[in-house]
Amino acid sequence: MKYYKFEPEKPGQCEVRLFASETIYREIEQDSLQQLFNARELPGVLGVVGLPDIHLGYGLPIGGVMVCDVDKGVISPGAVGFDINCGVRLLSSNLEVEHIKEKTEELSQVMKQDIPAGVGSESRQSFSRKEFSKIVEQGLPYTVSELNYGTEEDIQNCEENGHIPGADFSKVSAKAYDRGKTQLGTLGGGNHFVEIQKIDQIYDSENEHIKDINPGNAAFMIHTGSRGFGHQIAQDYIDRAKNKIQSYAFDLPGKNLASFPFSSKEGQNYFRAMACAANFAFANRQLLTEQLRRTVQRIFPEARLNLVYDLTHNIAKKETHVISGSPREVLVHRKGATRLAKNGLALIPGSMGTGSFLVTSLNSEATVLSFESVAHGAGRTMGRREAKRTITDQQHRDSIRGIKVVSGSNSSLLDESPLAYKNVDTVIESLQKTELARPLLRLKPLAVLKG
DNA sequence: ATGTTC
Repeated sequence: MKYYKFEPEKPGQCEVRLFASETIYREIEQDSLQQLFNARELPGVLGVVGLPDIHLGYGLPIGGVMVCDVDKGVISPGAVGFDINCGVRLLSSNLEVEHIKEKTEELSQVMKQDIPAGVGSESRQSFSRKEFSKIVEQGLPYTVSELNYGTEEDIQNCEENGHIPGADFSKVSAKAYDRGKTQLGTLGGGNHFVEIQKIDQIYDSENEHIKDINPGNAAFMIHTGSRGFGHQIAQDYIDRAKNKIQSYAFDLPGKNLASFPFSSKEGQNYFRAMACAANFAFANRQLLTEQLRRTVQRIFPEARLNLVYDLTHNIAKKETHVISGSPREVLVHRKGATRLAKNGLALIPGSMGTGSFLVTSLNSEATVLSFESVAHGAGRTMGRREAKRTITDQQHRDSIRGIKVVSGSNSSLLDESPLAYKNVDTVIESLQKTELARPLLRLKPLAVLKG
């Protein structure tokens, strides 16, 4: 099997596993590898994994997985990150690109009108405090079945059925609620988007999970998270972890990996608040989906958009994995990392000008050793600031030619240029070489609404 | 990522 293994340096320490091609491995910054080594210094860490889209993050690198013992291990708000349950969903459609092509421009303008986008964007609908608390505690089963946003099929095609158990709204600060109450059904900024895509290539038409997906049809991809609500929850508990660290019996490896013992009161409080943010994000993507369905139907009344899958890539979850040969319940932190769905599928979005992929698990030994994780996207090669400083407007325009880009904000989008990201093809190649996943569909962007 | 260096 082909992965980079870094043996334990102390007794009881776990190995670090890096799943990357040699080409990608040579490009990885030493600092992001160091973040993986820092992670295994924490108590009760049973596994640390890097994926081919790895780059420097806050505490844990983006493209990083940290697995902890549920009794003796920790939970780290920094290892989940600021955008709790940032995630991606793919919707297939019955629209043929050839048929809708001349109206792509019109459709993207209508999307811009209908979908609140950009930092600070606010919901068009409002929810009572009681409704809000049920949305964040119960996720999609409440949002879909009680508030009538979408279908039972939407719930079934969502990771964890759109509900992280254990969510407790009383563990969420008033400030987080205040920021979040007007943000359900909004896209946000940064790398968040709604994209119109073409099913460009099918690699395995026999696969049962894509038998209803036709080449040449349009698809829609939504990428967003828990907005200011999750950001505030992350900030609240990161501050608390940093303040509390001296009272715990472990040293802090890298200041931003501040953690609570998972079994402690504080650790449980963070888990319960984080679960609220996760459920918020599932509901957010669901509300955006329902809006998008109405928006597309304004132009194409016959349009039907079906959820292929919704997956999160910033979260800590209780899952069962095989550790040293036997299955047990563990706490898995994934930052910029995706868990393969039960049916084996995963989504790998590219940057704004490049293709995205639907992949499927290779069900290999590597799948077990990665804790069923794959990359979450292309992965940055440049930080936001560096991108804005070094990429010119002309270079950026050239890199996205042929794709209609509309934006909810006035920012330059240079920090989201394809030139600031790895080529997604090299990430897919790495997933294949390391026996984690193979591509099923390639999705080509036609138009994108950015935040 | 983010009421974008609260």
